[in-house]
Amino acid sequence: MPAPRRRPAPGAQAVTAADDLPVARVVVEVPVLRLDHTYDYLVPVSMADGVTAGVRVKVRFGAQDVDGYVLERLATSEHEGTLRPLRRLVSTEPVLPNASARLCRVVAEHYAGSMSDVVRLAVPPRHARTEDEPLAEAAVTTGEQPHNGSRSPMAPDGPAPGASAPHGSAPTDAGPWSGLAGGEAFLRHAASGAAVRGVWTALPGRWTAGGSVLADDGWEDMVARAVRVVRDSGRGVLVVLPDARDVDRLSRALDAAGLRDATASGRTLPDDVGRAHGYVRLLADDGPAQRYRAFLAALRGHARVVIGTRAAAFAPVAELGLAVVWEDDDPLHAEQRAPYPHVREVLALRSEAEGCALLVAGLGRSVEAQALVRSGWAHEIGAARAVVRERAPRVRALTRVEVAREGPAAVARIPSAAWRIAREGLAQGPVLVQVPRAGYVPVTACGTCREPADCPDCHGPLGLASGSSTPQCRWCGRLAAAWSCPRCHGSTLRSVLVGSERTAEELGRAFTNVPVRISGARSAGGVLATVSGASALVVATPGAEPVAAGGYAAALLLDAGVATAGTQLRTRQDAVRRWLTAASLVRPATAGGVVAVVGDGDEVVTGALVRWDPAGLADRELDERVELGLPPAVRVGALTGPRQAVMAVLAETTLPPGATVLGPVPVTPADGGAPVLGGELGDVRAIVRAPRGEGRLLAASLRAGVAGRGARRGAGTVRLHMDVADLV
DNA sequence: CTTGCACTACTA
DNA sequence: AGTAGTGCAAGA
Repeated sequence: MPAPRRRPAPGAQAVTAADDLPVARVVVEVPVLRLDHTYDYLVPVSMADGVTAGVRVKVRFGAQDVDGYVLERLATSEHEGTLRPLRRLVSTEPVLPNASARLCRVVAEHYAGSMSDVVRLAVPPRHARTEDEPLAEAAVTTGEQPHNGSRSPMAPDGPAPGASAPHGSAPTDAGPWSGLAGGEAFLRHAASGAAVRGVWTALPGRWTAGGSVLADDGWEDMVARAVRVVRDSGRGVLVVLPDARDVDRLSRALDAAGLRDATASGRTLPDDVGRAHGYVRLLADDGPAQRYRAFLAALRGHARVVIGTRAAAFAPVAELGLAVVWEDDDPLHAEQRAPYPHVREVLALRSEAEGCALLVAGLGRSVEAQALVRSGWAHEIGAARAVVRERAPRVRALTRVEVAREGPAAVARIPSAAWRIAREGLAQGPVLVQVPRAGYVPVTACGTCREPADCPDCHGPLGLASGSSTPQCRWCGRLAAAWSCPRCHGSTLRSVLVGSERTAEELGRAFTNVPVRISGARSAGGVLATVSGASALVVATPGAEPVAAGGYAAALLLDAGVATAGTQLRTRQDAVRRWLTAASLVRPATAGGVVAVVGDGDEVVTGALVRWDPAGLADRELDERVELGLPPAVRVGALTGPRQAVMAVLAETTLPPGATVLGPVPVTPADGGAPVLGGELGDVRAIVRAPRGEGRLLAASLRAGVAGRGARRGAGTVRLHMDVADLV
């Protein structure tokens, strides 16, 4: 093979390569799938010492300068042509160490994306000044205030963190974990460095009727305890939570457990203090400097515990012993940028790649977590039924049937039973009122019984284009002319549009002597983190429920019909998770805590809450998914782009055995309505699904199919999204 | 025989 | 993606 002709790059002067390991293997930041491999460059002598695995560099790629990361130094290259020199060493900080690079590669393969896309998610933008910042003086940090709103610190239990022997000699004090089936064993194995995997369903906090705390075993105390145990064994810990409020809540528990925020107040704790007591908070909504500072503190090992929101799933943690995802069902754990990785999957891959323990935790149970349990990949950790019953509030369903017994009063949106619960609760403390987010939920449902309508063929949701009377499946495009409801055999469909506002005003008028507080992203006061234990009505949208000191005396979950309506794959899980989040802030039944579900909600979801049995619901959902061939029982890939291009990819892709193609269907409504799913006008989407066992093969073949089709054909680009959450 | 721009090939 | 190199059509 003749060596390719190469012109001297303009302005390129000859450079002498380093004597030792003159070749750098580089992953370049180019967003093109077909260019997603490593490239070899020469290390100039001037950079001989600074170029190590993980550093950022600038390289000449084609006719442009691009950013890249060095993966390794080599003595020789397998590339046959001439190598070009590295252009610039951006920084000697190894921001993509080997373990991170391996994780990025594995995640890219899992999601059929490019490594460079994943690296972009994993490494925060550089903030040069932060790199040279000196560490804080030890004296400066002593007596520093822990996180705002911290409750009184619990008595320090066990040896001071890190003060004891570095490796595992401290006895494992599992604390409240001992009360859970499988809890103590999980922590013990995790602390001994085993790659155990657990799925844990947390209980609500323990409060008395008077609103005092009986024990520090709310979920944040439990997680803090797990952090302490594994950290005291000498290993690192990573906890990923949905949003900043949850991170704050865990921060307070960590502070109470004797740990310290290593980068609070814009300075990094000295190494010895940080290593022993420090944790680092990695939050997407922090500024670039603070984000990079926290990242560096983790990277440099100044703190061995990292907590944060979804990008933290990639954080470098040396000797990672335990990775935790809290509320893995929360949509915030799904990254919105290509290749759309999910925190739970990233941590699961990490558990396999780095051999660390994994804890998938939440108040509820995701279908995906249930699948991990069912397959035997993870162990179930949870309290006995008797304990659950003792800790959960009493849940009453005020459905239409229930309310009908009241007679004419049932016409009101809030039945008298709910008013009574609120009034009685207010005598004991704060009462939470959860209202579905303002706005409209478009749903196509049976005109008679309101059951959401789905495709007789593939069980996709049925859409009804305006002006058309024939429903069409939004997955496979089939016209369901002779649709009839599988439940009540009705044959009419209707678009359900429900509004949900006014509630706060209504309640405020009814209880004039009680303060009404409102918490919500769009409300004037924003989202409240906490409220006091004083009697008050607290109206909140899902996800914005403040924690009440001493727990709520009661909660009303309004408009259950709206909360559980929807055609999306996840609504039942979403609904029960939103309800559990609210209900878990209420005092236990034994302390008089009551939750009322108001309205005609899905009976399955309502039942799961009444019995406080999220695992049962997840198990049932999983059965259904298996039967219908939906994720996580199968793996799916969505191909979106111009029809011609999507068809070309499908034609040129060798799909694994057992794979089936649904669609393609237009991604924009036929009536010219607003484009959905970020698709361009006229784009189509095809879904390819394959049995879980063929998942790797499916990802690999789709990736090859999308990459192999050159841009040369000009039919447009096809976007690939594995395991889409919204199959709608 | 020039100039302008669409088309495509390539990136170490 | 982004760019340089190639080929063909209109202009002088």
